[in-house]
Amino acid sequence: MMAVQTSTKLNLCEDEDDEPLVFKRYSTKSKPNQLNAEANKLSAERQVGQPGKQLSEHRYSNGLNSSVQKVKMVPSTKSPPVKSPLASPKASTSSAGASPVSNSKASTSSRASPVSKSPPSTTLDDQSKRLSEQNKSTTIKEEINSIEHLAQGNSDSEDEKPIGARLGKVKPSEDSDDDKPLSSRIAPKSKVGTSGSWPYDSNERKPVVSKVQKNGSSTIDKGKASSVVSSKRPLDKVNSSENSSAKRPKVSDSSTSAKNKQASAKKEPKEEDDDDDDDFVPISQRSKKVTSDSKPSLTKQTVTKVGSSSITKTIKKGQKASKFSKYSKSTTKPPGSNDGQIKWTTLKHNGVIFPPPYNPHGVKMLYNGKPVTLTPEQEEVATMYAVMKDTDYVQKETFRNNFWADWHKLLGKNHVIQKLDACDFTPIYDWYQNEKEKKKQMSTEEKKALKEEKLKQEEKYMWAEVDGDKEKVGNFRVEPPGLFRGRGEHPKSGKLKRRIRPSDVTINIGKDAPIPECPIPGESWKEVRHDNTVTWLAFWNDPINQKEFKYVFLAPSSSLKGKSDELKYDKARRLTDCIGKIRASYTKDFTSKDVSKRQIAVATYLIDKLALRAGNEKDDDEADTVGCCTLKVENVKAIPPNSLEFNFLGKDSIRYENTVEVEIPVYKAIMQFQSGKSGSDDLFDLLDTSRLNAHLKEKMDGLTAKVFRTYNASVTLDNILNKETKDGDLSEKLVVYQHANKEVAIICNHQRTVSKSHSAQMSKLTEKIAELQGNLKELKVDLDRAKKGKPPLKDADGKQKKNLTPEALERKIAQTNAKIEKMELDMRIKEDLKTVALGTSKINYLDPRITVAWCKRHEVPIEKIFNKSLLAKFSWAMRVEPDFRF
DNA sequence: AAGTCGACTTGCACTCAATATT
DNA sequence: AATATTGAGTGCAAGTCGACTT
Repeated sequence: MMAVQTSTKLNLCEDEDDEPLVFKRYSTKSKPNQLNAEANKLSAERQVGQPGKQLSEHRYSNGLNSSVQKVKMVPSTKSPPVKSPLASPKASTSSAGASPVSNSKASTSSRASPVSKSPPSTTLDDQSKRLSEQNKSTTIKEEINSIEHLAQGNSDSEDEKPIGARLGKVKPSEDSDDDKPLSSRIAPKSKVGTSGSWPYDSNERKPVVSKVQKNGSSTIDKGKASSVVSSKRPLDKVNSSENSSAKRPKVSDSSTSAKNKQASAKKEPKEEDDDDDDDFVPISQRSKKVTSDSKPSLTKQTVTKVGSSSITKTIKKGQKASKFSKYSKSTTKPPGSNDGQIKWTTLKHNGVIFPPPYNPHGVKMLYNGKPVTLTPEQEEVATMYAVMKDTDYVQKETFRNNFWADWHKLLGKNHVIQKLDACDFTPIYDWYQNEKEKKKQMSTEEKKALKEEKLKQEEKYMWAEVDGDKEKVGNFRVEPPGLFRGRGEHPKSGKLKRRIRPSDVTINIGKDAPIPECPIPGESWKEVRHDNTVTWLAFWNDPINQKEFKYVFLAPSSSLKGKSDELKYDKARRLTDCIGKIRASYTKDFTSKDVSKRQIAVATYLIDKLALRAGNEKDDDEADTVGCCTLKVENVKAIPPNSLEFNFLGKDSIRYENTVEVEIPVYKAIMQFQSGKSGSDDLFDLLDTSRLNAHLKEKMDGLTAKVFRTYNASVTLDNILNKETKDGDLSEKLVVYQHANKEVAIICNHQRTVSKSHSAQMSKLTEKIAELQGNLKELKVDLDRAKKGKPPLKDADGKQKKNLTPEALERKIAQTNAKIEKMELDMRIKEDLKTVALGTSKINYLDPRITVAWCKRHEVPIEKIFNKSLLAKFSWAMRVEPDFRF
C-alpha cells in the first residue's frame, strides 16, 4: 500500500461538476506519498502488533467490474432493459474511481458472524401484539406489522424470501465475477492497513489529506504523523464520480418522478415533489444529468416489483395505514420547504410522568467516623453522591466542589458536617450495592411482574395522537433529580439538578384536546399552550441552566420526525449538485484579498474536507470545546510543506486529532490567520457560524455547515458500498457494509470508550487461536502417520485417539484452518473498532435509502443492517428503488 | 451586528435484557 | 445453570441554527 495512488487531480472546478460526463478523476497520478491514508491508519496502534491487518488490501480488479456488476444487478432485479443504459454510464464512472482506490474490505470470508441467524425474532411479534392491543388506532398497528413483516421477510419462505431471492434471478450474471478469491485472501501479511485506503481521494483536488486516525492512536499517530494520509473523504471524488456517473442526479430525478406518479401510494408525493423540484438544483443541471442517465423510467417499475416481499409489504401497509396520511396532511399546505409553520393540526397526549418521591433509607453516613443523621432531603443528595463512588466524576475537583456547595447549602451553615473530606459515604454506598444485589436476585417472575406494573403506569404516556394518528412519544419521563454529569471539564459538573415539579412544566396540546391531568395530586402545570408551529409536547427549564429547556418530543419513529429526517437527507443530496461549484468558489477565495472572505473559504474547506462541525460560540459556564469557527490558533499546527495537524476537543469533549495535507493556498492562509496571535486566540477571528451559514446560504438554498457532514457521510457510504460490494455470501456483504460504516464513523470522529474488558477479550482470543494452532499441528502429524498406516499419537492426556482416515484428517485440518481464520478476522475487526462508534452515523448521518437500495440490490435482508428501532425510524425510506444512489 | 431565545438534532454512555459461551 | 458478551433502548448532555431583540 504504500503507494497509494490517488489520483489527484486537477482542481476541481465547477466545471467538472457541472458536467457530469467528464471525469477527470482518473488521472491516476500518484499522490505524494502522504496519501497513503493507510499508512497512517496503520500506523496507528491498531496496527501494531496485529498480525494480519492486511486483509483489506486487495482491490478489485478494476473498478469497472464492480461498477458494471452493480449496474447489472440493478436491472436484474426488475427490468433489465432499462437499466442497461444507466449502467453504461456508471460503469465508466466507477471505473474511474475505482482504479485508485484500494479497498480495504475484509475479504476474508469467514467473518460470518451472524450469518444464518434466524429470522426475525419473536420479539417483534410479541411486541407488535402487545402494542396492537394497546393501540386503538390502526395506524400504529399497521406500522408495527409492517415492520414485523420486514423482519420476517427473510424467514418466510417463498415469496418472502426476500428480495434476494428475487434478485437472484437477475444477478447471476454478476456473480460470475469472481470474488471468491477474496475470501481466501486473508493472508496476513500485508502491511498495510487497512482502513485507510481511500479510493476516492483521488479525485480531483489534489490534495487529499490524510487523515490520521484520531482515536486513541494519538501517540502512534504522532509518530507517523508525518506521513500524511489521505483525507477521509474524497472531496473530489464527488465531483468526478458524480459527473461521470451522473447517476445520482438522474436517479434521483427519476426516482422522484417515479414515486410521485406511481403511487400515490407513497406519501404525499405531490408536496414532496414540489419541494424536490425546487430544491433540486437547477433544472438545467438536472436536465443534463438526466440526459445522460436513463434511469428514470425503469426505476419506478422496478421498484415496485422489486420490492421484495418484505419491503413491499411494509410499504403497502404503511400506505394504507394512515401513516402517510399524516405526511400529507402536514405537508399539504406548504409541503416541504415551508418549514416555518404548522407542524400539526390536532394533537392529543397525556402529558408527562414524574419520578416517584424520594423514599428515605435511613442509613447513616459517617462524619469523622461518627454516624450522622440527615433529613430526607439531605440524605437524598448525599445518596446521589455516595452512589457515584466508583465513577471518575468524584475524582474531579470541580465535581466535588460543586456538589459540596449545593449540599452544604442544604445542610445549613451550622451543620455538623463542615467539609466534604471528612465525610464517609460508605454505609450508604454499601446499602445501595446491597439493594442492587437484591434486585438482581429476584426471580424472573418477580421481575416480570414489576415490569408490567411499571408499564401499566406508563402506558398512557407512551402515545400521542397527531392529526388522528397514534404516534409514540419519545421521552415522556421527567428527568429525576441528580448530580449534573457534564462531559469533559464542565464547570457545572457535580451541581445538584433539582427535582422538577408540575409547576415547572409547560404543556403543548391541541386546542380541542383534553388537557392532561397533572399526575401529582394538588399540583398543576405551569402553563398550557396550543402552539401548532412546534413539535414539542412539553418542556421545562433546565435546572442547571435556567435559560435552557428540556423538551418532550415524539419518538424517532413518528412521521413528524421521519419527515424531517427525509428532508434533511434530501437537502444533503441536493448538495451533490452544487458541491463542485461550491468547491471551486472557495478554492478561488483561498487567495482573496479580503481576509474575511478568505476565512470563510478556508473554514468551508475544512468543514467540507474534514467534516468538522460549525463551531458556535460557547459561554464560560460550559466545557471549553470548539468546532471549526471557534478553532484556536493552538489547535492547528502547520507542518511543512503543506500539512496541518489538528488537535482539539470537539463536541462532548471528544478529541479530534488528525494530520492532513492541504492545498498550498490553504496552508498559507492558515499561517496568515495565525500570525501575530497567541495560542488561545481565535484562528478565524472574523468569522462565526452565522456569518458562515449566511454565506453558505448564498450558494445553495438551505445550506448550512452541518449539511456537509451529512453529505460527506452519505456519499462515502454510497461510494464504498458500490465499489466494494462483490458477489459472495451474505457475511461478506455485511463485512463490506460494516467497513463502509466504519470509514464514515472515522470521518465524523465518532468515538467510544474502549470497554474495560477489551484487552482481556483480546488475549482470550489469542489464546484460543494458539490452542487451535496446536490442534492443527497435531492433526498434521496424525495425517502424516495415517498416510503411512500408523495410528495417531496419543493426546495430551495419554488417551488413544480415534483412528481416522487421511481424508477425515484433512477435512479436520481444513475446518480448523477456517476457524482460525475467522477468529483472526474477528480479532482484527474487534481491535479496529474498539474506539469507533458505528451507531451514531447510522442513526444520524447515513441516508437510509442508500442502505435499503443496496440491500435490495444485493439480496441482503435489511434487518441485518437495521435493528427494530432503526427500521421504525426509517420506515419512510423502505420503498426506495433499488438503484437509488445518493 | 451582537446577543438571546427557542426548537430541534446529534452523541456518548449507561442499563438491562437477549444471547452466546463455559 | 452460571457467566460473559453483545446490543437494543434509554437518558440526557451538547451541539446547530433560525428568529427575534436590542
